[in-house]
Amino acid sequence: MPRPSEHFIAVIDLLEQAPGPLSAQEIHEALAHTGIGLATVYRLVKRGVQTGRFTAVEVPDGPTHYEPSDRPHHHHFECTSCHRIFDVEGCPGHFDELTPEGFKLESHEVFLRGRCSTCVEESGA
Amino acid sequence: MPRPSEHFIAVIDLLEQAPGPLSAQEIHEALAHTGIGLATVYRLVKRGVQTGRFTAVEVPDGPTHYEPSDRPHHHHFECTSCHRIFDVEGCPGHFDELTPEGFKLESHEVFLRGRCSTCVEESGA
DNA sequence: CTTGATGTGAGAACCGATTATCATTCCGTC
DNA sequence: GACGGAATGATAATCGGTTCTCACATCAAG
Repeated sequence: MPRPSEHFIAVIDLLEQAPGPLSAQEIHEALAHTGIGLATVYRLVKRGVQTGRFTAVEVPDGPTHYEPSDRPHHHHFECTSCHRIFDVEGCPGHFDELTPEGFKLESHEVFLRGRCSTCVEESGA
Repeated sequence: MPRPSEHFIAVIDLLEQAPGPLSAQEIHEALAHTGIGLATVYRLVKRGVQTGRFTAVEVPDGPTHYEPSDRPHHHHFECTSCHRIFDVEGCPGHFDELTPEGFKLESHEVFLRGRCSTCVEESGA
């Protein structure tokens, strides 16, 4: 069984390497070989968010995902087949122009949806 | 007590007039004076979605909202204060340019977040 | 080794959203 | 005004996600 803080390091490393934000479930499964419990995963991601190390990504119709906070501004792509979420670089911008009169824009999110490269190939491209 | 299909018409009218998609809870509250039950609201919106009359709008970290299907392409603005959701016209477009190599883009969503005009005024603009 | 503070895994409990159940009400038809 | 099928409201049940509980393991310090 791993030492105390070892779990936390494992979660940090996992999120750093991941191609996009991961849910608690996904983290749990990815680290299953370490014997980490689901409750511990929730404890660690919560701690990570509270200390500013992780950012919580709220996904439409899905559980909260987590990613390292030190990523530059970006958005997300959700595969409709495997339901994994990938980071996408860049941003279309100009959202102020869409904002209705009298409204104050504070932030924005863009969600792309479709097939990731793996699932495109599988389903006979 | 209203006649059978009267409820459905009331929901349709409500969604038509609303400035943005509404949740089942919001519909229930808005039509409280008619005595409609929450279960009936869920039944009617489900029927509306199945028959193509309504579109389900999945909101990050919130319940499903519903809007008439016949609206032109648009996006949404969520007020961080009153949590209501408003339609916003227009679309920044050019999302293919953001899509990673090998990925197949099928759809996109844009969520703006901030203060609606009502809440901007209240909080001493 | 003992102690105490903290971390941990398993599972129970909780929560908001949604669906199922069921007795009742409504409506059109006879 | 009795009958049958569909709609309804209240509430229980369910569901996925998350948090809580608790007995146990771990570690650092004495």
